[in-house]
Amino acid sequence: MELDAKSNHILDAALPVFVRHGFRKASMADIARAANISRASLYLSFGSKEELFRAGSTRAHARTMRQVEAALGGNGDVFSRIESAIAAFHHGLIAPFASSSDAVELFEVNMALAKDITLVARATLVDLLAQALADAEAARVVALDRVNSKPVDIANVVVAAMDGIKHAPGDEAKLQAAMQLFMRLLRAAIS
Amino acid sequence: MELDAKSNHILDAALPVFVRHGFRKASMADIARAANISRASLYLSFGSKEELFRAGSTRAHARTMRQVEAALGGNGDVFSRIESAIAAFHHGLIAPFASSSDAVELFEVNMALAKDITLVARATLVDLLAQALADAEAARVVALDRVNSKPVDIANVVVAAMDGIKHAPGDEAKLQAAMQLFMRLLRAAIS
DNA sequence: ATACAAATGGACGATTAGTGTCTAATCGTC
DNA sequence: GACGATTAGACACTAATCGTCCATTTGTAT
Repeated sequence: MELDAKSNHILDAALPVFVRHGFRKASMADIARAANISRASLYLSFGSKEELFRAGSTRAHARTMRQVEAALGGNGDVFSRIESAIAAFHHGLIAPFASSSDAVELFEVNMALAKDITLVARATLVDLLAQALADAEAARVVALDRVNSKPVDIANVVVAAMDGIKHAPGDEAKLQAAMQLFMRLLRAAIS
Repeated sequence: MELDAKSNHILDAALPVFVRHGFRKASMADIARAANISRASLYLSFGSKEELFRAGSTRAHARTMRQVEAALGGNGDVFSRIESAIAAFHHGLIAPFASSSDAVELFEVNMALAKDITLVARATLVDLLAQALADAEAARVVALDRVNSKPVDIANVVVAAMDGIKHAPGDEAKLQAAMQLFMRLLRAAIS
């Protein structure tokens, strides 16, 4: 699933159109105009509006998971690396749409058109977090037996917390603060 | 042309919908939803989308002209009062739409549906400015003969400058700075 | 409880906008 | 000029929106 330069250019242009108008009200004409190409040649790159959206979701997920892996492979202790990974996930797949007044529709459409990719990415995130925690446990950096759980359990809770926090009311700053508080709790619990 | 509470409520709700989607893509269903009423009862207040838009434009112009008159009747010298009046005009009738990506469409639709109101307001603005300048001249505060012109000429130039400056590229701050510079020029020229 | 007005959901035909497809014409590059 | 890429424009089809209508519900006053 590699994209040529033109397709990438189109997806770059399409994102803000979807963010502004939502899926239903974003027309192929709008997207073509934003990409400075004709509607005809838009259909040369993507066979349908749904295919285009799916390609955008796929690209965003691929990019984001690369960022997540980089964050987990970076410097710092397990907790700060996990925090960075969560931040990368949020920044790549949630924040861009949070500002949209059609965010709900966009997430629904995404689940309708790219459910597989979305769920795989979510599962991969959990796996990666679990792996990082398992490594830390092996290195005696964390003690998961203190909470009587396995790495994958903790990973699931972390992701679920991120999910819950993102749905809670409040602006971007409050959200980040809540996530950091959660990470401090985690650190205190299993360090 | 008095509006009841419900109509005012609807127009309040409709404005951000028009700003976000433009006229064409803003549906009556969108507006009804924003106003928390049914589409059916939206049509009880306004017979059509065009009538609703026109009512909104009319209300905005009426409110703004009241602000303009208040500014010209306020404290300070002629120049600062004129500056306030221009700012009120801009704040009431231009700034709310400047942020919209469909600003061009909205201004076009406004000229199609509420041209009369818009042109009368513009003419009234010129008249009010000319009146203020004439008063200042009578009080020997300004000397229009220095530029060999009549109050109405100056007023027209001020409004035209505002128009031109608003169409120039740059953000809100640059625009305000440009207008203030223009006012300093005027002050220097006819004080 | 009854009467009345206001508001609603739902359906309607008519109209418009959008989708996806196709072709002939144009553009840019070799 | 030849070539592939891109385009405008038209096409049939579908979906969305408009403006209208009415039966029903909701709220309020009596």
